[in-house]
Amino acid sequence: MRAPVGVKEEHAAICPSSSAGGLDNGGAAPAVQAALKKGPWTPAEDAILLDYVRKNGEGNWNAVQKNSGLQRCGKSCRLRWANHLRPNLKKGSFSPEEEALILQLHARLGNKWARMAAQLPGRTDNEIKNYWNTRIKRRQRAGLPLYPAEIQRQITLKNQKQGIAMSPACTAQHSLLDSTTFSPPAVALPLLHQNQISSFLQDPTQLKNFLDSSCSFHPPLTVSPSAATLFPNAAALHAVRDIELSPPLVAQSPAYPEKMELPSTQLFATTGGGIQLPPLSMGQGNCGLLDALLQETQGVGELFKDGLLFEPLPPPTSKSSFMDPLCKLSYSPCSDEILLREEAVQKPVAGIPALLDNTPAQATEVPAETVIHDSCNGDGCELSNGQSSEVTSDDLSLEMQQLASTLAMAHDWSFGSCSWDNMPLLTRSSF
DNA sequence: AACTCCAGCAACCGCGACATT
DNA sequence: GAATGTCGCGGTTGCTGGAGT
Repeated sequence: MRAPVGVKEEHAAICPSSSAGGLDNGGAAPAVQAALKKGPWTPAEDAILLDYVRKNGEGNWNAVQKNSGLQRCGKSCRLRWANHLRPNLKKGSFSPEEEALILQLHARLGNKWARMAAQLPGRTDNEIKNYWNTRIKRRQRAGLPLYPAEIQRQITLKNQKQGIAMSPACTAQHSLLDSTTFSPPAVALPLLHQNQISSFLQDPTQLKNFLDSSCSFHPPLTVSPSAATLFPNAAALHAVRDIELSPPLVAQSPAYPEKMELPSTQLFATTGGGIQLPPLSMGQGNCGLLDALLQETQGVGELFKDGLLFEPLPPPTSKSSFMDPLCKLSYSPCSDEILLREEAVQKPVAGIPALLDNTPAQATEVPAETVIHDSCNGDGCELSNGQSSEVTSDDLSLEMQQLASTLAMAHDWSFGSCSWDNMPLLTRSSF
């Protein structure tokens, strides 16, 4: 951040030209509004604001000016505090892990910067927004859209499917699998049952044992973009609780010549490069949760539920490595919601063999208390970084993806090497 | 060395949601 | 229920410094 470049008196102005919705400088604006300064903050102003917040706490920002003599509108004070003065702010460039998370979150949330910031400890919405916007500019300049053509195609597909009476979840699942880009599995894994999956979630070593005894695939596997989007986040929920995976788990063979800019390391979200859960058998009882999730959102949100739009994690930081889950999960049961405690884990680990060789201690970092309450309806579930909070089914899906990512294969990923389509359709159509 | 271009960033603006009166 | 007050979000603007010419 640049240091305030001195006071620019020419910026002095009445702060809120503000808004229809309410005068941000105190609602019914005082008849005589003091001239409030605008422009860069000075260290002296920072000090005043810091001191004020130290004494009075956050909130009631409009009182700052009244009580501290600071010639700044409340809005400006709040922004300054939130973006620069607040403790525990993380400054500097984004780490690869953070970038990965941003990609994931943006793919899932669109331009919901504040929500994204809530999942990036120490980062502000403004920072993330700026980061994203510059990334957009870069990509646009390079002639590259943000999201893979595959995702775009799936959006189209999904749109075409709208209006079909079938459960969206089931429809989407099948429509994806009907897609011509879907390649048959090269490796068949044994049928997984609910209790097995739950066990794997709780103890990756069990997964290792399971794979050792049952699987014939070996990493690295090439990622198929279609694969990368194939398996739903929500399906992970199914996997955890109430499905029977009628077709076997599969690991996708190399089927897509293009490299993805944004690789998928989602176990459940890939048909290549990782283990991919097959289409679920969507019989009665199996679609229930998914349907509930799907009812929660429309448009892209729905696509996410279907697993169509999930920005994969970035390439491994080193050869044969892949991203650790960005978050640890700890689900705590509660009456009507899933409490999720998310802790950023920013340590890349070695490839899946390393994962599978995790010591029990490491293993316990994966949801030690993976108890998923099936009564979560998503509404009112919120997620915030680091703190215990309610979580939406979206969030849960994300976390499941992240969890799943621990099991992904190593990939030969690179950025910017495949064709892209437009992205506004993706982000704008959501929510 | 001077100039231009551009990326990155801080701050502002407009608006909406929610709370309070 | 309406008006008022507060807060927060997302989009946009403008400044700055570095890179390129």
